Amino acid sequence: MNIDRLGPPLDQRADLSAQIAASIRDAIIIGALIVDERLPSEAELSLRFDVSRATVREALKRLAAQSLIRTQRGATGGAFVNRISFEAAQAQQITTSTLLLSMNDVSFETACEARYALERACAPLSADRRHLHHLTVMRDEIERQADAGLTDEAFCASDVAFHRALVDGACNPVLSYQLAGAVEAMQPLMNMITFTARSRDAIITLHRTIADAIEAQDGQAASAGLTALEAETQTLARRVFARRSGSPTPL
Amino acid sequence: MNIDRLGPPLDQRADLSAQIAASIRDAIIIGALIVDERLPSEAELSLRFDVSRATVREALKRLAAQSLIRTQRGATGGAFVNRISFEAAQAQQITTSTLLLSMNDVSFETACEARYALERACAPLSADRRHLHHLTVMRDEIERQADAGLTDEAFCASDVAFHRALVDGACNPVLSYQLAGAVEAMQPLMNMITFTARSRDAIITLHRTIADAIEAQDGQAASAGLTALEAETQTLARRVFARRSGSPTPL
DNA sequence: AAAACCCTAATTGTCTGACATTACTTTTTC
DNA sequence: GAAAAAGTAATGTCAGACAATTAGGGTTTT
Repeated sequence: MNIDRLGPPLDQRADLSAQIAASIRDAIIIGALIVDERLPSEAELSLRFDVSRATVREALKRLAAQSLIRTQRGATGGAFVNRISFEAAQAQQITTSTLLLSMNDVSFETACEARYALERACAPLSADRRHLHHLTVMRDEIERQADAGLTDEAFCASDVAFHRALVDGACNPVLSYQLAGAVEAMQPLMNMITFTARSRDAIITLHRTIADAIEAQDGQAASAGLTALEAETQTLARRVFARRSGSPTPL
Repeated sequence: MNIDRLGPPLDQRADLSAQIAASIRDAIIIGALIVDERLPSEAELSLRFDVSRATVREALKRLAAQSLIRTQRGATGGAFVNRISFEAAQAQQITTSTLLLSMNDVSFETACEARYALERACAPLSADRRHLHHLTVMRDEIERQADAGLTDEAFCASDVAFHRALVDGACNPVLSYQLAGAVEAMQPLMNMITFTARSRDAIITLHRTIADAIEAQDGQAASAGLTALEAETQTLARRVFARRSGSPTPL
């Protein structure tokens, strides 16, 4: 790797690892370092940047945390530019989205609205293109949700699985990736809700409506089902939160 | 901080920094460490986890790379749990999305479809709630786009600004955050397109249609405009990539 | 009494040198 | 020729040191 491809010289004697990480990150983003290319060894980078190996390592760990590089030990090892997979990107996005919601006092209403708006965007595509296994997953999850012995957490998890199958039915990996954050990040908020047998029934009925619409390739009906489900969820949440603020409730 | 809040003991003598980072990350996610809480000092963490300070530092740098913590020097300094801001989350999401698209041979068609599907999801909300300044930005950007002296890059940048104003009009920060990745990550792909005066005119006309619909609070018309704009963009891209067909087109 | 100054302690940031571990390559041995 | 052994280069970890920064307390000065 050419030294010219590693950005401007480092001026300040502080935050060196951040500067070095930014330098390498930029090189990756602009394409000066291509996928699977091996970076210089830590020893060589420490010479190039004129810092200690410890500092270089801190910079590399920053990049590794963002899945930008991977490292391998051994004689032919080193740090390699990572091809960011949809899976890794999704995992990061879910973590970030979840923390964002939990730390910023985002109302249930706002998050829920965003989620269903985005899902409605997928519905027509999913109705068009869904494969058999998407329908199968949706049906299976509905089946599971009907089990009265399910805990609220398990019910929510199944709900997420149902909706992910709906989104994946659009057969657009970019869409699936973007939606993963919105859908999964809602789960902790949904877990705050106690689902009565009655509200579960309402949700399951709407899930059936949506699955039927997707199977019948009726995107408009699927969207309508999602709208109804959003309304149901919002009502449910309002009731739960109202009850909690009215009387001191144990967790 | 209680040692019990830092996860299971570390077994393997490799990837220690990753394990420690995961341990602390989990503590933050489940809420055992709250925003602005100070982590134990590096020296104390190295005792708790029974590793060297260098290893602890590598773990902390991983967390810092994800904006999960910030550090401060000095007597009362240390590492503090960061409140993830929408801005920081957006920046990360844009970086990840951009790299994801450039590294994974995602077709222009797929990315474009995802983007416009998501934008259509925002259109009805934006039509309902947009404020004056959203409309102003949209109009201003359309004005700018009409300047024939604009480079293709500047035209694309203005296009992004227009669409972000449209999305922000929905007044839902979660939606804005999710969409930022989809819209901005497209920019490098859009930059591969040469915009003739004629194609610019077509785009600007559609932008006007959309802005008019948003101003008139007609969500359906705005959606229709977006659909037309998507078709126009796809046609444009197909033409450009077909002309370049000498070599198999990446992206 | 208030302000300016200095000193100290705590903490992160960096450096150095060493050893352990890993995995590929080369050489040796059978 | 195949298996075993040695060599080698890289990351992973450790220990100890010093520099830089910052808050707080104590002292002196005004």
